[in-house]
Amino acid sequence: MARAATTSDVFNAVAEPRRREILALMAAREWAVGDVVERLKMDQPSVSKHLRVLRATGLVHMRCQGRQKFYRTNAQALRPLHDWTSTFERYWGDQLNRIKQRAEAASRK
Amino acid sequence: MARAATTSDVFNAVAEPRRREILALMAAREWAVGDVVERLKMDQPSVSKHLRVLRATGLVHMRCQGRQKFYRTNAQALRPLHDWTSTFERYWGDQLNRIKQRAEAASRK
DNA sequence: TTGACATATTCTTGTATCGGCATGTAATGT
DNA sequence: ACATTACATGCCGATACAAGAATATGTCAA
Repeated sequence: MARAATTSDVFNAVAEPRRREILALMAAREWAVGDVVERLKMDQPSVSKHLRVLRATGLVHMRCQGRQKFYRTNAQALRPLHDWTSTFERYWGDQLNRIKQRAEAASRK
Repeated sequence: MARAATTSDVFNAVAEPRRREILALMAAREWAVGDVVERLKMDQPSVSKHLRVLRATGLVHMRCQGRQKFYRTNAQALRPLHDWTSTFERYWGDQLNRIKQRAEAASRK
């Protein structure tokens, strides 16, 4: 078996840096494809193909208007990623956690 | 250009489901390779190869002891992922955010 | 209808993967 | 010294990828 498809899940879709750029750009408001091309200085087919992947994984929504298509990031689709990383929060010892853990250790004595 | 190397960054390393399983397993304490093999029911070479990728991206630490090697998740390395997803938090309209945004809209009037 | 514009798809090419199997290497035990 | 244990690495085949160039689809305007 080869590497999983980029469309298989959010983790794979987001592995591509260009796609992360696109998602960041389209988070606040919707963008027409051509404007994304100009803003990110990518080739138009490249943008379209990345958007296809993002759409397949539910990471963006699309709206047709005349000959333009407006895309917008669907931030909700990123929650699985956020939630997964959050399960490690208690292990990356920031100050709050260190305090918590010290308290736990003290209470065990 | 093909897809970025799995060792190029955390996003690519974590795109593989098996590697996420391994990271989750080794978050709380260190594990010898053989124990991971038994626990996750994967082939030993497969585990070794995944660990190689995880080590290259700093996602795990290793400690040698005799003929065993103990691996442990380095949760800190997951922070970039967490931080990136967090930038979208204000867009996944949960109730708190909706209230915030309504307040902002009101103050703009 | 014809042409211009906006976006999508197809094809090619080089590259990187993942699993499975076999083998290599290093440390321990007898 | 030899066998065994614990991992790592190398090779194979199948698959999927991303960029680039060319082409196709779809929409509006004159």
